[in-house]
Amino acid sequence: MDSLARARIDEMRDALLNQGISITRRRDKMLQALASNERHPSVNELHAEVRRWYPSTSLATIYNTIELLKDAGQILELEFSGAANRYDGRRPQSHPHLICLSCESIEDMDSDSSDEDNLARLSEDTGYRLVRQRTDYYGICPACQEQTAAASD
Amino acid sequence: MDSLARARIDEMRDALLNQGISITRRRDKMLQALASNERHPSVNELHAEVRRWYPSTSLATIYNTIELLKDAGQILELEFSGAANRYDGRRPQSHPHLICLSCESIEDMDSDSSDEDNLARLSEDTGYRLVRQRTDYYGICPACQEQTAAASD
DNA sequence: AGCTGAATTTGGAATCATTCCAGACCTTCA
DNA sequence: TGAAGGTCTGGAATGATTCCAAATTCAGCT
Repeated sequence: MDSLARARIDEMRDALLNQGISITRRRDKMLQALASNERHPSVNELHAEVRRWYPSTSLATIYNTIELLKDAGQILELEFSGAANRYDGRRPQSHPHLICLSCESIEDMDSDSSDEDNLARLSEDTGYRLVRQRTDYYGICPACQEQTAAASD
Repeated sequence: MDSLARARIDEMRDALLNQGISITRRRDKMLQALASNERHPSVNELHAEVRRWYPSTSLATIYNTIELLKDAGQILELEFSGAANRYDGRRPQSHPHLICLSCESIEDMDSDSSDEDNLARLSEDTGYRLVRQRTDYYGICPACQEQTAAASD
């Protein structure tokens, strides 16, 4: 487990405790899964992971814990209509992603300008009270491009 | 009907015809609805509109026509997981939106930098073959802010 | 006008992610 | 040991979207 993961687990734990929410064993496993998984897991992937330790865990518990983390501002939810939502527990602040339309991989991007400043400035400009933003780029990742090239030989 | 709407109807019509897709009466009404509706309608709203003229129109036809327009690059789909998708037929190129979390209104924003250039540059940088982007800002719109303020008097 | 094949449309069933809920299960503390 | 409160389960409910077979419409032709 990398140091970011360790730091994030502590942050998430503290954030929940601050709201009077206890860290049960299942919740703890889920924090670990979220903090260490860089692939932006879906609910099913998280469910499978927690089940490795607590096989009786139900899907509802996963959804429930995600709700708690969203309310605590400790998780980023990437919504999709045709497919399952994906979650980023490693960087809960708004930031851009690269999304592959072929293999559905999701990668973090660095953002040049701070998204926080961005929101503040745009709130001024627009009169909206902005709380988050979503910036994602859709395309074909390098690996999938190679596969297509190879297949057409 | 404004001039943008008229222009868009022609563009969408031509794009479909170019792909050998005929403009039936229902499809024509749907193009009109898309071109003149600035609220980023949902499938249900479009369905209701087309039904005013052709009451037997089924939901499947609306979904089907949206699919055709997506393939022709003539419509922008804003995906949501909890609620119905919303559509922008007036500006089919990627551009940012302001989304109100309270009343679910969606407004177009001007983007300072051309999103086309943006995609080209980022394709270079990342190795992805990028085809579109999504940039949306979530918050509370001015109207909803006022309502909240009034309610708490 | 009638015929034919192809495209379009209908309506209902199927799918699937997510939400809801009542009952079962823990944990803590007296 | 028992009561209270939060937590968890499993299954049902919801709702958007997709799928599909049958019905309808349409264009081109005679």
